[in-house]
Amino acid sequence: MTRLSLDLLQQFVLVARHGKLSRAAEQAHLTVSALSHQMRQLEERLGRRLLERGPRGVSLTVEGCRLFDAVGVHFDGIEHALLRYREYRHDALTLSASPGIMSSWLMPRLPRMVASHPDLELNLQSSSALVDFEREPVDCALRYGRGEWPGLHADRLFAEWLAPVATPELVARMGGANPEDLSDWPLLGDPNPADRWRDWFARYGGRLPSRRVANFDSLDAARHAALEGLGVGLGRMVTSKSLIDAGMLVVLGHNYMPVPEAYWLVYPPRSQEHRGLQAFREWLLAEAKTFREQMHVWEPDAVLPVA
Amino acid sequence: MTRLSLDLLQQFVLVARHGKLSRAAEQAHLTVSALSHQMRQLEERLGRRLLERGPRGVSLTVEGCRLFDAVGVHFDGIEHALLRYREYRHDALTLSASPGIMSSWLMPRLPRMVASHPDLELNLQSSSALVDFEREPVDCALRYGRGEWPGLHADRLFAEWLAPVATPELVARMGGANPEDLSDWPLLGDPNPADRWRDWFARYGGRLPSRRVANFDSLDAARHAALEGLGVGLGRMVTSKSLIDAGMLVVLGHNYMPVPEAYWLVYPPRSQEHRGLQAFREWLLAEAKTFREQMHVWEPDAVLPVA
DNA sequence: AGCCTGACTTGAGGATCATTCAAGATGACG
DNA sequence: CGTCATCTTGAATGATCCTCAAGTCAGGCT
Repeated sequence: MTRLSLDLLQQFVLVARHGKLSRAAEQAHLTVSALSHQMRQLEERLGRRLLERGPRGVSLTVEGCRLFDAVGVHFDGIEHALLRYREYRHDALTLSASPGIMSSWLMPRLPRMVASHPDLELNLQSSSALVDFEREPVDCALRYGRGEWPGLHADRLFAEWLAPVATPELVARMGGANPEDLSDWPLLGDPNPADRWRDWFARYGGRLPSRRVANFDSLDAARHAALEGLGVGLGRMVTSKSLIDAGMLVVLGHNYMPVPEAYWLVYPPRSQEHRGLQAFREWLLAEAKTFREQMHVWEPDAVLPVA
Repeated sequence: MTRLSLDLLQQFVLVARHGKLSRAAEQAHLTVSALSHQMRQLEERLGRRLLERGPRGVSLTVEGCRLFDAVGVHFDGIEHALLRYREYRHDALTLSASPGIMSSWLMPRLPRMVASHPDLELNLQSSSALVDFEREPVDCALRYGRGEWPGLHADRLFAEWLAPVATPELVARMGGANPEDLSDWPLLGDPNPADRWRDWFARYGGRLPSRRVANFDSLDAARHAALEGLGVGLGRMVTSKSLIDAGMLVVLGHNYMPVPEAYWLVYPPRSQEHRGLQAFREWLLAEAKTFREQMHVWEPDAVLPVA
């Protein structure tokens, strides 16, 4: 009888952690189909049912919990031990960011980064989930939030302003409705736990509708729904700017609300001596400074250029 | 960058434990070449030298020690956790034994075992190394020794007698030398740390030669050398009987020396409820009892049948 | 009740990879 | 100097893993 593949077991641990094959597959850089095959093979190999499959993801059976409890901590230990073997390449940097900030802000600037640092190899990982720096071989990440992540270094890049956005088609569908009074518009839920719609209506007036067309667990999902014309989203200007410039979204009114959240470059202590990160960080902070100088258009009473 | 294969890392841990690619390959059921390729690939993958190769096996570099220290205990934990998944098949038994006892005593009797237990599937592993029941998916083993293995159950099977054995060719080469006085014969070293030659000469007389033709670290290796006609070995009668009966070895003289070592069936507590082992054990103990009744031929002053 | 969506399943095929084989190198030992 | 044990390395082959495509199923919404 051949020995059980620990690669297979490691995938099981990944699935157990995520609770969804789709999420685990994303992190493992595989298709859901591949992971599904692997989980089935592992169960047959061990002669036990480890996962309960459902339309909302997977959960562990009693046997699955038992196995996960027995081996999960060991995989953590191994992954932790292996992290130090990633840092030998100072000329390669692995960065994680959400799809929104990745495509709308970082990607368009990368040609300049490549031009100024031709020897630095970037590995970009696009994910809505926060990086677990204890387990994942990632050097740094772009994050949106308040910058308070224990154990991590955080460099503030730039702030964010929120404003209602919708597709031109939705605006047309609403006929002559007043774009500065959103009381009767269909609103998409704001993923921020604090529900920034409350703040927005409190600041700019109007009656906050009691229900939303739909709710989301990530900004990227919410933006996607707004692009589908499902309703009015409370758009983040930084990540929506390119969509607005392209005419795919329009801002309703001129009420840009600042929020305590901002964009940050974050990295763990183990990345501190990474020379590639040091070079990237200098470049990124310079780009962010330039970007901040252009952001005044969202400040209150700003003079807007007429186009 | 794809994730490092933990199967590869596990092989490294195996190599580190054994100190020899050849031994680790044996346990991993691979060729030495396969393992050599894997170790080289791991070193390239991590960008570090982990092993120092030599004609006497491998040793860990400083980096290798560091890696082994960091991950070895976790692989132990995973292997330990996985042990319980082997016991679900009560109708399959994995048994380990040295090649000597395996081929000379157990194999010839297996047809009777299969006849009386047709539903029991035996997985036989032949190895000179003692099984590590904490790590290896083995249910039980046949062992030669004093039966004092902490934490293991040991059922005594039968005793052992030692007598000088040599090939007919060597005997012919020695001309008319007295086979009952081995003072001038070329002796092969006895692997037993107590060096049973000392006991033998003390008991049966003669001058113990001060040097040996060769020395060995296992009984199987010593028997192999005796079969090559290298010298006179202190043969274990149980495992050499079939070779003697076949005329490949002859006993010099009639001095069969009993020893405190015996043959045992050993198994860990986790195998106690294994119903396949219970059945196999009953059968084995009965076969051993029958065998003991035939062993009197090696007792002192036994009447030997003339053939 | 019907439809849509997200999540997972399954069989087949192709590409990749892991293992073996064969020939070789190297150091220790007699 | 020859032998032996141990490991190395390139090439070839068979096995395996992953993706693709088509499918099922449950939950949510209208």
